Amino acid sequence: MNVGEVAALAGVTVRTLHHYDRIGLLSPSGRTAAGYRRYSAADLDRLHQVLLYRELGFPLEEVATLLDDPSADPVEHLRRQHRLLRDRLDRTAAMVAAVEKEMEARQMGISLTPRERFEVFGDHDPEQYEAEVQERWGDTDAYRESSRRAAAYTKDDWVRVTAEGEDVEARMAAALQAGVAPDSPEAMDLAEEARQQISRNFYDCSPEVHAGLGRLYVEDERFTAHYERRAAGLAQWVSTAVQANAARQGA
Amino acid sequence: MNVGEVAALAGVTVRTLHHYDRIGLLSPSGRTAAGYRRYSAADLDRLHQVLLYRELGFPLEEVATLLDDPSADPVEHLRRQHRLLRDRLDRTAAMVAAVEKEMEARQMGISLTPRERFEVFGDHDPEQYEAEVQERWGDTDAYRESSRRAAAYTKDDWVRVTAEGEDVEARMAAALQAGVAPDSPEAMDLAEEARQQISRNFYDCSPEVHAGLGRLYVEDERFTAHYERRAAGLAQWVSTAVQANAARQGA
DNA sequence: GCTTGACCCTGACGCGACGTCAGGCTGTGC
DNA sequence: GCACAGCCTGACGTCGCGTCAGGGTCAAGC
Repeated sequence: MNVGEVAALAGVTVRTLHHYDRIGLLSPSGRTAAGYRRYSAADLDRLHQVLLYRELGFPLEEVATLLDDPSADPVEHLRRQHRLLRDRLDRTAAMVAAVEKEMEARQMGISLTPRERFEVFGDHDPEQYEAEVQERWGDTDAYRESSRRAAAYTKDDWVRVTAEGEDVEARMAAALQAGVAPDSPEAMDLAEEARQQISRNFYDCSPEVHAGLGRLYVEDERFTAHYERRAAGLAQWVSTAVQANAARQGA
Repeated sequence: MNVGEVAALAGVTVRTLHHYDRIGLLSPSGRTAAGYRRYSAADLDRLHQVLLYRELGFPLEEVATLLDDPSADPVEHLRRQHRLLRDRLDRTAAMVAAVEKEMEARQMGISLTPRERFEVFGDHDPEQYEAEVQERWGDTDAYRESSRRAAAYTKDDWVRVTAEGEDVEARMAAALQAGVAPDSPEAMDLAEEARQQISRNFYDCSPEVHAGLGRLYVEDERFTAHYERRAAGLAQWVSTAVQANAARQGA
C-alpha cells in the first residue's frame, strides 16, 4: 500500500506519515523505483500500535522506545494499552458523574466548592506513568539483568499460557461430546476457569467482559472457526456457557 | 487567590495561567499593587470550564468564543460537556473492547484485518463537532434570529423547569408526610417522574445514572440539606425511592 | 504519443500550547 | 535585615504536525 491508502485507512493525513518516517518512528519497509513509500502489513501493524499509544497521550519519542524495546512482546503492549484505556474509562466516567452532580446541584440551588470541582482533573496519568517509566527504564545493571529474566519468563509463560488454554478448550470439547448442557453448572465451571485464566494471564476479565467475549465466539466467524475446528457446535456451546456463567455471577 | 494557589488547585502550571491571561482566555479579575494576579471565585469557575473544554480537545480560541457567547447559559455548557463526555466514554469503551478482542484473537491464533483494527480510530468528534459549529455559527440572519429566540426560550424554560422540579419535590414531601413507604409503587412512580424530568430538561438520565444521583442525596450533606429543609427525612426517602425505582427497571 | 489530473516526493516555514530559562521585584519568617 | 520562596515580564525552544512551494510519477483518455 502507498501513503494515501494507508492514511485513508488509518484516519491520519499523509503529512503525518511523512512525519513518522522522518523521525524514524515508522519508516515504510520499502520504496518503489520512483521513491514512493510502500507499506507492508507489518508496517500497518506498527502504525496501529503507534496510534494507540499516541491516543493515550504518549510523546512520539517514547512510543518509539516502547515499540523498539526488544524485550517487550506484543502481549505486553496489549496489556499496557488495556490498563491505560481502563484508567481513562474510569476517569471519563468520573468526569461524567461530576458534570451530572454539577447540574443537579445547580437545579437545587446548591453550589459546589472549587476544590470539589477540580478534583476530577488533578492527578491522572503522569504519576503512574512516571512510575512505570522509572520501573522500566531505571538504567542500572540490576534492571538489565531482571529485564533479561523477565523476557525469559515471558517466553516460558507464553508456552504455559497456550497449554493452559488448550487444556480448558479440550475439556470443553469433551464435555460437549459427552452431552453436557452448556448452561449446566459443569459447563459454567469450565467457563469460569477460562475466565480466571484470562484474568491471570492477560488482563482483569470481569464477568461482563467475559460475556462480551462469549458473544464474539458466535458473531465473529474467525472465532467460530477456531472452535469449530476442534468440535462441531463448540463455538455455540462455549458462547452459551460463558454467558450463563456471567449471568450466574450477576452480570 | 494568587497564581500559585490556583495552579496547585486546578492541577495546571503557573505558566499555563500566564498563557491564558496573555491570550485573553482567562484574565484574573484583579491585581495587587505589586502586580500580582488575584483570582476570584468567578475566575475559578471560568477556569473550570476552560479545562473541561480543553480536555475535550477544543482549541483555546474556540473555548474563548464558546465561553464568551452571551446567548449561552451555564446549563447549555454543562449539557454540551455531558454529551461530549458520553461520546468519549463510548469511544473509549469501544477501544477497550477492541484491545480485548485483539488479545483473544492472538491467543487463538487468529489475526484481525487491518481495516478492523483501525475501525475504532476512524471517525470521531470532527464530524459531529463541525456539524455543531455549523449549527451554532452558520452566520445567516435566520441563525441570528433563531438564536435570539432560542435564548428567549431558554429563559422561559428555566422558569418552567424550576417549577416542575418544585412540583415533584412538593408531592414527594406530601407522600412522605402521608406515610407512603419509599419503596412503594407510588413512591417509585414519583421517582420515575423526577427521572424523566431530568431527561427532558437536562440530559439523558438512565435509571443507573439516577440511582447514582439517589446515593448522592444522602452522601453529600448539601444535597441532604436541600431536601431536609423541605421536610425531615425527605433526603433518605427520595434516595430510597429513586434507587428502588432504578432497581425496578432492572438497573 | 501526448496531455490531463490525481498522487507522490522533498524542503521549509508556521502554529498552538505551552516549557524553560533569564533577570528582576515582592512578601514573610527568623 | 536578610534569606528564600513566590511573583513578574520578556524571549526563545519544543512537539506534532498543517500548509504551501516546486517538481517528479502514473493511469486514463484522446
